[in-house]
Amino acid sequence: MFESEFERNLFALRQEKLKAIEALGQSAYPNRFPAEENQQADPIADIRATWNSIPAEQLNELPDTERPRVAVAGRIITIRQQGKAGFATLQQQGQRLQIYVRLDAVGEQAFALYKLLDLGDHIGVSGYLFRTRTGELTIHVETLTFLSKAMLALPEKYHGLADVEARYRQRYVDLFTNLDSREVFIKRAKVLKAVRNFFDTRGYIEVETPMMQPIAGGAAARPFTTHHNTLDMDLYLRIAPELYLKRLVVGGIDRVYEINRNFRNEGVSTQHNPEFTMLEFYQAYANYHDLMTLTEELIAYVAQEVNGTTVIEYNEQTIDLAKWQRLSMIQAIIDYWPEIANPKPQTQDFASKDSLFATVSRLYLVYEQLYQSHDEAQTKLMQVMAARYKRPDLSDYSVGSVVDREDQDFIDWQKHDKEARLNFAESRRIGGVLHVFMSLSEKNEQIGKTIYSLFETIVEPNLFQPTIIYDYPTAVSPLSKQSPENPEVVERFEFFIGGFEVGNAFSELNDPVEQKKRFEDQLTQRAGGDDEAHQMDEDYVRALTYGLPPTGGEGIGIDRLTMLLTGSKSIRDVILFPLMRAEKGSEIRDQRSESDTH
RNA sequence: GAGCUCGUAGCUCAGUCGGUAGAGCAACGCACUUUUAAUGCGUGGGUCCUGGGUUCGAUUCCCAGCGAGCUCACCA
Repeated sequence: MFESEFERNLFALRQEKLKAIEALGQSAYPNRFPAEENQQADPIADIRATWNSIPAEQLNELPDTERPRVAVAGRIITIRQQGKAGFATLQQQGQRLQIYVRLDAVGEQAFALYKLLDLGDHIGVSGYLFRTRTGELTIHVETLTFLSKAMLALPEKYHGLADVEARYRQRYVDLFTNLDSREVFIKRAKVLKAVRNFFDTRGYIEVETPMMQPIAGGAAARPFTTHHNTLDMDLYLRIAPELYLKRLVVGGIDRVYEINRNFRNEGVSTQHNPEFTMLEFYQAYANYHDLMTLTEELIAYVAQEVNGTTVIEYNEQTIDLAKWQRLSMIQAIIDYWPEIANPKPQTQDFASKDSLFATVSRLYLVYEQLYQSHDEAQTKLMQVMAARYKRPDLSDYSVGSVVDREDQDFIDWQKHDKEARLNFAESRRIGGVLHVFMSLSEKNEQIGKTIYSLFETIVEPNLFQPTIIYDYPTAVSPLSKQSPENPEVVERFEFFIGGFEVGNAFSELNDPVEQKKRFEDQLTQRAGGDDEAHQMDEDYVRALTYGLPPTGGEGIGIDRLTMLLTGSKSIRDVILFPLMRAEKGSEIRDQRSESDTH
């Protein structure tokens, strides 16, 4: 329980104070404030809303009988003793209000209690409002009620809790010391509320489908496995609700949505947490074009509800969530084709394997010229960069080693120079092209996969402004309906904001024969070692056989959307309790383990 | 999984070119009846993340481990 002697001593000291408080006739752990069950405490927010605008001369001149009397409960976050009087700041629901306690107003006993209070304690006060000499709205306390004691020391009052790890592990401390952090989660709640309101008013039904599934379907990801004892049955935590929601559309719930957790047994990063919140919705008789419009409306609406504006600042970029562009995947690759690899490819270059190979090779050659360690061009580039950024040592490095050299100097240097950062990103991207090239030439992959890799490499990191990318390759979309004009692409889009993917949508594949075939293809890939390929879901095929109407469906990452709307750079900042490694020395105890050590 | 960086008092952080450490806040004591990062005086508080190595001597240098952050990989 205690990290140190300091904490042990403090705890003992506070226990003594609790006893002293009880000796004053107060309960150490009372169960309500105010004690009278027919009365309610006043929220600080309400008090401020009413009195913030009333000036001191008006408020302080009121006769005693007309003074505004309030009862407030809260946590003490600052306290200033001053002999026979003192101040404290109470915090309640993220709002703060100062109280003023003086001996001649509260009496000996209450003042003795005031002197036993510590930072972090919860108290209740009643009294009247006034403004101090400096104009601060303050409660002139008449009665003081002890509510609960903080037995541990609070973080430093000025800086708050800054240690990132501690903020995640002890979110409760983060929340009451860092009000910015609290604000993020208030906004998250508003996001959920706005999303629900958006769909509810459009006639969608909210549902909850299984989190534990016998077959983990609906996405390509590795699942968590669990086991039901009585049925002696292995189950997976779901990686997506998709196949269940479409069963519901078969069942006649034409407009349906679900907001719930997905679980994917994969790495963690600033954009990934093993459990994350997904919105999925389906609309019968609609296709992906309908969903594009709906998506644009939804995102703008949520932003407006949460922030009061559709404009956000994210990673030093100004983004208007009401202004969208729509590009086909191939057009996006053409548009974002690196300048150094000009001329840009043409649409027909993506049509055949040979022409695609030639196109990627061309990019690769540029990459090679810039990136390979003994190349003249890259040495020259490094010299230019060294001169431009006043880092003579850079000329000693190859592009590759600079890219890998992420020392603090280099990181700072990038932070302060946008152009340098772009060059850095460019060399990274070009590096990625190598992998595209390799996959095309060595693994004899389908064209679609290469196009998709190319897109991810050169386009995706640049998609800061809201962008819908449509017409995905069939090869990477096992659950989407093919385009009637071109069987190589499916009626699918993803949308990107701030440089990452936020949502994914498509016209749902509803041909049971084709679906079965695609599952079988996936099984082949699974047998080939791809443990993220889909498993066969016979019942889902049976559901399709009963007839799924033409349907559009979409998934949106709520955490990522919240990141954008709160300016959070890490997904962990928008998840209350992100997954962390076990704390050292905190092996989990159960009934069978040894007795308490303290 | 890889690289880089970090781990010093409850908190926020200094520092030691190798000789077992400091500040502010918090805590404790005293003073103070309009302060607000209150103030003034005084006191206590440290396995310098853990384990090895080098050394007369390691918190500091080296190696390994643990934890974290960032970047990458993975993740359509």
